Amino acid sequence: MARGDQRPVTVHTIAKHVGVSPAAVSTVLSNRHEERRLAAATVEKIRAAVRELGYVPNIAARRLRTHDPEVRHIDLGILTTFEAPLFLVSRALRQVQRMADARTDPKRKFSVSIGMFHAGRLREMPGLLNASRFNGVIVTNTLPDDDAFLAATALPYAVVVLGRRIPNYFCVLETPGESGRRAAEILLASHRSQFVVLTPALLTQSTAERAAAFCATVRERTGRDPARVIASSFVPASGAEALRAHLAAGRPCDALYAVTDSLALGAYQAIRDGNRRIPRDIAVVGVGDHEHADFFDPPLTCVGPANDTVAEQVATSLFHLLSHRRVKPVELHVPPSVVMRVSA
Amino acid sequence: MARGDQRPVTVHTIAKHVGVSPAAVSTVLSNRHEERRLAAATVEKIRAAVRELGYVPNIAARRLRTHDPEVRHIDLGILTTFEAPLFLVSRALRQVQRMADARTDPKRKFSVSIGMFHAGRLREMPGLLNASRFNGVIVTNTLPDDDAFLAATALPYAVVVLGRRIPNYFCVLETPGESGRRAAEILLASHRSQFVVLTPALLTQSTAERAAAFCATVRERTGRDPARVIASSFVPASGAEALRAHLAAGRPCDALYAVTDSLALGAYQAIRDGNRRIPRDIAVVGVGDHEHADFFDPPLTCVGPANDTVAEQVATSLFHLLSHRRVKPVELHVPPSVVMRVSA
DNA sequence: GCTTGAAACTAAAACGATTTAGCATTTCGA
DNA sequence: TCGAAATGCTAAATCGTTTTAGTTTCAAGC
Repeated sequence: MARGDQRPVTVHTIAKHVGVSPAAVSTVLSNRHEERRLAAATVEKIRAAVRELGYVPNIAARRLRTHDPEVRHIDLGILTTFEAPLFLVSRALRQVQRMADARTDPKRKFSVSIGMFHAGRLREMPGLLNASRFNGVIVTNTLPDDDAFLAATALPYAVVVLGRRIPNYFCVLETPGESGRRAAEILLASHRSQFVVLTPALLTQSTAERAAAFCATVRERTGRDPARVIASSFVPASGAEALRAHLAAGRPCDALYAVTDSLALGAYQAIRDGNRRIPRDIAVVGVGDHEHADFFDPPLTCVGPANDTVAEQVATSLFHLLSHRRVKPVELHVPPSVVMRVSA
Repeated sequence: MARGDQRPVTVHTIAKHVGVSPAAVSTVLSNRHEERRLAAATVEKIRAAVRELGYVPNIAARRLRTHDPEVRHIDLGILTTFEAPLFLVSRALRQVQRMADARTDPKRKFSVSIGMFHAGRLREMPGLLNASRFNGVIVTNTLPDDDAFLAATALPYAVVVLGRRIPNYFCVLETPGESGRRAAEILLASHRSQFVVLTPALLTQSTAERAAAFCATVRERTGRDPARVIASSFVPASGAEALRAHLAAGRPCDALYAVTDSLALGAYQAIRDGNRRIPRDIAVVGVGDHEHADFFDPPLTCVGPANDTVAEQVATSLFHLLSHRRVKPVELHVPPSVVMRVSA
């Protein structure tokens, strides 16, 4: 063996190794050897070589060769991080799919997929820079590093950024500051005085803005800043832990704003564990990014991006960019929707 | 215009239309016209033609041409339906990614993506049959139609089926019947007598098996079949509605098995609305397919696939198939894990 | 008048697979 | 013994794009 640093093995490599033509190898690989009458012995030799050399087909070549030249194939991607919860993209995904279905015809097919990158390492995503993976993408859940990378790069295809503001990109995001302000107003309206904002340690643009606007509004109306409780991550357990510590230390809290619903879910647990009642002892406002906010006990009052509207905007923008290339970058603001349930 | 049923436009089409070579078009498309000194007027003409003809680049060709021949690119996919909740695949996804990362080196890159198909229409997924999209896939959340399609087809690449049993495929699934039996045992152990099983109208293989095994066990021990409550879909709201109707009709229930956690979440709401307490009045057992079963109130007792184990098995199998092609199909059973929380 | 250089392009190869048409042999039937 | 049919393979084109290595034209410099 010892074929250390060769180039990857192709059908040619195998053909040479066995002493046949690439055509024969291809025939065997696609299990067509019966109808094309290859000798059983040859088939076996080729199969053995394929296994021995560890052949992996080149998808791009295969796709280029086998596609029907009459139909255009358009690849759409939703790019998110491994670290972010997947449901955050599901609305956008479904909306893109719906619009793609509406535009599908015998000469035009779409595939919509979710591409994943490690948070902060968008730049390493294969094929992003040379436009060799997608005809258009929606990028979301980026970290500041990724934002910086995008800002410094002009991607030569359709890109819509979801939930962030990045210069020279088509961006769709909630109206800046609006969520935090409305959340504060709801809690202020129920005559609370001990305000707390629960955030993850690592803030994205939206979560940072929510927290900032909330604090600004509370300060403006009460003269005092809310207490800030910081969860180590964005999962419920860390939210629970952080708030539990806050309450256990005897620090006051009768109005809580959680900048994501996962954290709110954790907060619910901490509040129950501390024998307080929602909303009697502590009013809670969340964001509405969780599919099941309605099934929280009590149902969670939310101020947050109108997800359906955002999804629609983002998908519409993507298809718009796809058809009219080189349109001016636009920043679309979607005002938050307020769903008053029981928790505040 | 009126170029109705032509073939899709390529760089050649544009080149001919403008009266330049494909090379010039390509140069403009990749924004390299400055360094390659194309005349500004030509650039503009090409740009205009690109827009006018509605050019869409062929991703496969671009990728084939631009990839570094020294590195092998391996495309892995997790195939699920638009209809199924995305979080069902997140564990498998993360595990595949982890193993891919471990196998990544300068000559070997992976991309892991989620491919979506419409439930029951897996056969229509572009590139599935001719192996021109993925080097290996994990297929999950299939409906019977999809299963039939798979059973009738020999896909010429690495395929692992998650949560189903399909002849001639590498399948990973929970030990058949085990979940339902254990769930029944838990409820029987707390001396209940009015058993109810909550299922969606459209049963998948696993949900059907859970329900069947649950009923069989209850019948065997009590001589009576559990009542069957059927939700119109798998979302919490439909579970709530179905159980609410059951309770409102005055029909008995002191032990509930919900075959998915989404339905359990809905059931919780119906039970609260009916002024019953969990587990005092009604004991509930769920499946553990929801990320937040621990944050239900009260926390949900679950019997279900040990998701981490399943994810590990499924990812390991995929990479195994990828390296040793043509291994015998195997059916891997993962025994359910039981997490006793508060609800039963 | 001849070289040099810049400007503005093009021809052709290459990426890796699949498939069509066809070329040698061998076998078989009459 | 000859032609036809079957057997077992290969050559070469092709998919659409990018890039390298030119080529041609014109202006400037000597």
